[in-house]
Amino acid sequence: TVWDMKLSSSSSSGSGLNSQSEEGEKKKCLNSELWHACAGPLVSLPQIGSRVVYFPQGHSEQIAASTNKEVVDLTILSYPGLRPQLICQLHNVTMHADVETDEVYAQMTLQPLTPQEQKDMCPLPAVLGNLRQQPTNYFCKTLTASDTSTHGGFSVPRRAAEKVFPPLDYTQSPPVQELIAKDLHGNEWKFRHIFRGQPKRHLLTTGWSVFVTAKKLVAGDSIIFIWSENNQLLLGIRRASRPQPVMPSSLLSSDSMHIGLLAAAAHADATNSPFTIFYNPRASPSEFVIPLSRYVKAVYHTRVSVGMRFRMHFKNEESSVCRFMGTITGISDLDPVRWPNSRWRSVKVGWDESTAGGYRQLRVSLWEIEPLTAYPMYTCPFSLRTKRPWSSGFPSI
Amino acid sequence: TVWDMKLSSSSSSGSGLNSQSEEGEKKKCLNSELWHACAGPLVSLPQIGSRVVYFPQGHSEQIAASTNKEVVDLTILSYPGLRPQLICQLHNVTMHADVETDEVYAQMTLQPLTPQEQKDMCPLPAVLGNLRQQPTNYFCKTLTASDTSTHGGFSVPRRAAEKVFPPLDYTQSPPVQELIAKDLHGNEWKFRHIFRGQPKRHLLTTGWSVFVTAKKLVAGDSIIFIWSENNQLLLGIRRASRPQPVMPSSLLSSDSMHIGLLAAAAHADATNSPFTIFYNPRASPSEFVIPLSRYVKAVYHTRVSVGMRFRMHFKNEESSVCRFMGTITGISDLDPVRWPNSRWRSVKVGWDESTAGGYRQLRVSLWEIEPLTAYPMYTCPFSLRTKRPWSSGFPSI
DNA sequence: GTGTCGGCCGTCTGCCGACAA
DNA sequence: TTGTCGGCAGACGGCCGACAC
Repeated sequence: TVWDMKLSSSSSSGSGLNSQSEEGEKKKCLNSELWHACAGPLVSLPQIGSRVVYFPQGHSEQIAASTNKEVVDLTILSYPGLRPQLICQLHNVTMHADVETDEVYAQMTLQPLTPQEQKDMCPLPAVLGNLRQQPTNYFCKTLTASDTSTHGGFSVPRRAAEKVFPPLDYTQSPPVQELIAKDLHGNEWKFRHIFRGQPKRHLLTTGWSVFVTAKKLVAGDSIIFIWSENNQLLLGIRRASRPQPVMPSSLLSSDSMHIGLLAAAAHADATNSPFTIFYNPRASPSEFVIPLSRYVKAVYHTRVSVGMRFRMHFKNEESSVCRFMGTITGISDLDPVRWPNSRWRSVKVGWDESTAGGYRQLRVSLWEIEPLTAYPMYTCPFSLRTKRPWSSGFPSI
Repeated sequence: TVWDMKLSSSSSSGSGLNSQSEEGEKKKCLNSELWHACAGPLVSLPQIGSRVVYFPQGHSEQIAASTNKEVVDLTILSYPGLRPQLICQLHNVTMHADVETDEVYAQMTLQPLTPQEQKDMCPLPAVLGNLRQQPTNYFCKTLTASDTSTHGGFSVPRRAAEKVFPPLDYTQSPPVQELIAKDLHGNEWKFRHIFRGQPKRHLLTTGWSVFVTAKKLVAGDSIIFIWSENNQLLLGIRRASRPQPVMPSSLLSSDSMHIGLLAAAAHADATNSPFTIFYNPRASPSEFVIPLSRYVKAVYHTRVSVGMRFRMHFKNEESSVCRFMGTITGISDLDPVRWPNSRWRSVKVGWDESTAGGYRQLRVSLWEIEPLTAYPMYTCPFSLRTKRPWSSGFPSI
């Protein structure tokens, strides 16, 4: 059974929240804990007000993955004067969820820095990433056939129920209570929580099936329950169905979408005005807005070369973290013609386990990997030499 | 009860179909009769291979209507070098239907003409529009509360059943048959068609409720049955729910969409290469790809002036045609700054019935109206004078 | 500890003609 | 001619512990 439990005793260090989630703006901004729980452990959003690097190529990959369409006219994939990476001020980040599917996504407002601002950049403060994005008091269960069938309710794992749900009155027989949980949109769902059977177990009965029907859950999807900081029960879902058919997109051709994001970025860069993008962590192959500090550290303060071994984190189907090792097999432009001198996926890699390596990326970006410099370097089976050391010779920012 | 029946005796003049629907291309191209029946009587698609005029402004309006969002950054609504109307060769038109909602839309591939091609244009042949787009042997019924409740089946109007469905064997008691109807996607739906009750009536029983559930039909939506040219029963729906909530659009900001369509059109115009657009007849306020012949006739061969009376066709909620009369109150650019010399909605109008006039357009395009020159001109209550006669002084095409 | 099943109600689905608009 | 209703029978939803993995 797939698990994903954090049972650390609610380390509620209190006021460390960002101002966003404390405000509780009308409907605009939903619960940050829940959003991050649904997004998965590896997803982190950059801090509001910080500086970030935006990659049009990565953004384009998200469009391509969402529309399941290749770009027909390749000439539109480049855009006159648009650089492959834009250093931006991150003005705003808001978390959202699709009304239909509950899929989480983020909206970001970016403003490209003026050349002067880029020059004035002092050595970056070592901004540490958003802490405590993943909630501590939650559980995530992958739904079984019995959970989703119409025949019965939801079987709650014992430790999960005891940790996340309010305690039952065990003097009753059977012990019962009503649970009210809020989803990402703030809608409330009522469940009858009962402790019964032989052997005894926790079950959600009345109210469960309407929830399953409403959210169109099937066996294999996951449900998340969170006991939030302000003592509310929250609830989210992660759908298993990776092969989402196809975005209908009866609105705009995928070519126009690609050209649209490029033109919007180019327009914003030319006028130093803000622009808006959507980041969909479950659909996008890689993050395409990353903290400037992370970029600088990876690109300018890390020495990598062909043959070097590295480690990289992944989230698997159930959004659990797993680690893979590999070897750098090359460093070059992903698309030398349209995006020369781009850092996006500039590292070609080979993975240790060839079994699962098939569907993993053959190219990664520098900031995604952890070079293993502390360890003695293996004798690289490919025995490649450094053809093109990229450690210098690039325009300084 | 709202009706929309064509009971003219199946004037199957035979081979007049365009090649598209006769081929029956795999899944790409769906039934033309059904598509047009769902789109409604006023929607006509330009002929493949013909010349058309494309209006970026109108396309932009469709995006705005679909996303329910105003354009935030107005500077992007203009695009350097993009003219307000592009004369194009229409390479392809394919009819589609949204997989989720069955909403019909069309995909068009347009190629802007080169300046040379525009010069070489000889006097246009009087291309008459697509004939027989609306099927002759169909009926459309707005669903009642009883039709959509779980309590019973679908009550088929008598004349409709006798005209469109295969004849029952009235020697049985009760007369029953199984109907199989194909929807826009080619999916088959089975219904038990029975003639019973006191007084006798036609009903669809078994199979009806699963259809209602699957298509999420509610009272007020309409269903269309067609007996097609090739003796198949086809079925389509028109949803009543005008106020569709909001396109989630977690993919691209609406600003990027606007810029995308403009950039795509500008790119295609600059390179004389084809580009692709989607036309959604139920969502778009007006057609933004119109036959060149219609444009030329309206703009160059029709004399209009302020104070002139005209007639215009509309489709109401149920896609029936209705006519309204009005008076031209002005002729001017809709957006003189960003789209100077545009013919898009260049005519300001006042409607005769002020009651329903509130939600009708205050501006229309020349080709949408029928000037009433044959009739004696009314004394215009606004008593406006022609401030800016637009009958000449424009660049010839 | 928990996934699945048989058993057992109760509710709802869905087919029928009656009746009235 | 057709929209809605009461009546009725059967299907399915949904709560229970048994049992096995």
